[in-house]
Amino acid sequence: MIESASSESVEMYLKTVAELGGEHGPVPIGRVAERMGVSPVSANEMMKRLGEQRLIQHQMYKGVSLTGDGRRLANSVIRRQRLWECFLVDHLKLDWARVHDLACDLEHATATEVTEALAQYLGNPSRCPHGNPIPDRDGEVGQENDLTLSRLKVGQSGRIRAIVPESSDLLAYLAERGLIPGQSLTVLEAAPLKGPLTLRVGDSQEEPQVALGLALAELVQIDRVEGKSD
Amino acid sequence: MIESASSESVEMYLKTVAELGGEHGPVPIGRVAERMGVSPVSANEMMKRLGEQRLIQHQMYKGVSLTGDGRRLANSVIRRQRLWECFLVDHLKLDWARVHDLACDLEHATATEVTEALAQYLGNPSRCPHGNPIPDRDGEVGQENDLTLSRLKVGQSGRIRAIVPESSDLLAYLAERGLIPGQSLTVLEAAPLKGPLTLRVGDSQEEPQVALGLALAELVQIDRVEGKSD
DNA sequence: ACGAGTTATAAGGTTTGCCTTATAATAGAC
DNA sequence: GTCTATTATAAGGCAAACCTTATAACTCGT
Repeated sequence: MIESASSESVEMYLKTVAELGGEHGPVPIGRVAERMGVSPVSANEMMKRLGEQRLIQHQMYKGVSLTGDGRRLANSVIRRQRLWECFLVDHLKLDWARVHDLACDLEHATATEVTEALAQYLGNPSRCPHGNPIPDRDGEVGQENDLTLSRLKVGQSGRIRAIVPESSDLLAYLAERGLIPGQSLTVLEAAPLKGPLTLRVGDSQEEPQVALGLALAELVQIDRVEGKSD
Repeated sequence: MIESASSESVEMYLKTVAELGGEHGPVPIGRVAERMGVSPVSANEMMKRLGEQRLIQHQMYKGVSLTGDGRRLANSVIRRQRLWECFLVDHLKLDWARVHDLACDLEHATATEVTEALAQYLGNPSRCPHGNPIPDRDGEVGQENDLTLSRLKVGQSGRIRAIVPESSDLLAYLAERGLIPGQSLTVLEAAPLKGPLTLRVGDSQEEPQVALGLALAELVQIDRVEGKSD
C-alpha cells in the first residue's frame, strides 16, 4: 500500500491516466488534458511534476504511462471511489447514474483507515455499481476481457459487465433503456455503414427493442453468453 | 438551506467561528487564528473576504460574529461532519476519539444530496458520538444549557452530555477514563486552589475513582442528575 | 492616563494549479 | 519528402491561501 501525501489534483491526473490505459501503453497527454477539461499546456506542466516524482514515465511525443508507484496510487484512488459508489447506491439509495460524480468528491478526502473499514462494511465488493472492478488494497486489478457491445455480431448474446467511462449523462441514457450491468441482451440487427444496433434487452421475447448507436455500444463491456442461434 | 460555492478554507473558518461562539458574541480573530494554526494576519485577510461576502460581521478590535447566512453555512458544515462521525463510529466501527478528524476531511466533499441521504440512513440522529448536537438541514441548532463538570460542587452528580472541543488527544484521554457521553458521575472531592476533581464514574460504588484537572473538567458538558446528597 | 498587549493594515513573498500566446520540435499521413 | 496536426517548451499572468516583517491603531488594566 503506497501512502504518499498527494494533492487532489495529482490524484485526479493519475486516475485519468489509469482510466485512459496508462498501465499498459503510453497515453497522449492531449487525451488527458481533454478528459480533465484542462489546457494541454497545463497537463504538460503537471506531467513534468509527476515524472519528477516517479509516478509516470514520459516518452516524448508519445505520451505517459504509469510507473509501479503511479499505478498503485491511481488504483488506490479508484478503489476509494468505487467503494463509495457502492455505499451511495446500496445504502444511501442515491441515483445510479450520479454516484460516480458524488464519489469522486469523497475519494480525495478518504483516509486509508476509512477506506478499509468501508470495504469491510460493504463486504469487500469486487465491482462498483457500474460494473468496473475495485482494485485490492495493494492497488492491483485483474485483467478483463475487452469485448464490447459494438463488437457483438447479429444474433449473438451477451451480458453487460460494465460501462466505461462512467459519465453521468451516458449512464443516465443507458439506464433509461435498461442497459445496466448484469442485463443480458441479444443483437437483433446491425445497420450498415456503422449504423445503430437493434437490441433485445432481457431474455424474454416480450422485452422492448432498443436502438443504440455504435459509438455508445463501444462503451458497453460485454461478457459473452451463448445465444440461441449459436 | 443555503447553498453557495464555498471553498474548504471558507468552510473551515466559518466552522471555527461558530465553534468559538460566533453565533452569540464577537469572537476575537486571534482566537480563530490560534485554533486554525494560522497566522493572525492570514486570519484577518480571510475575515475581510468573509465580511465582503456577508458571512460574518467584523467589529473592529472586538472580533467577528456570524451573520444569518454565515451561521447557516457553518451549521451545514457542522451537520455534515457530525453525521459522518455517527457513520464512522456506528457503522464502520472506527475509533471514537479519531472520527472527528476523519469526518473533517469528508465534510468538505459532501454534497447536500449525500448529506441528507446519510441523515436518513442513520435515522436522523440528533447528536454526534461526542454528544454535540447535529444542526437540522436548515442550519439551526437548539440552545443547550451550559453546565460543565468543572462547575459541579462536591457531592453533586451529573451525566456527561458532550465534550467540547472534539480534539482527538482530549477525547482519547477522557475515553481511557470512561468519561464518554451518557456516563453518569459524582464529584467526590475538589482540591483547593483550582486543583483536580476526584470523581466516581458510574453509579456503582465499586467503580474506580478518577482524578481530573479542572481545565479538562471545563470541557465536559454535564446534564444535572440528582445525587444522593441532594 | 499610560503602557502592554492585542488587533489592523500595508508590503512583499511563496506555492499550487490553472490560464493564454507564441514558438519550436516531432510524428505520421500523403 | 513535405506538410499538417500534435506535442513540447518558454514566457508571462492570475487567484487563492498561506507566510513574514513592519507599522499603526486601539483596549484595557492598573
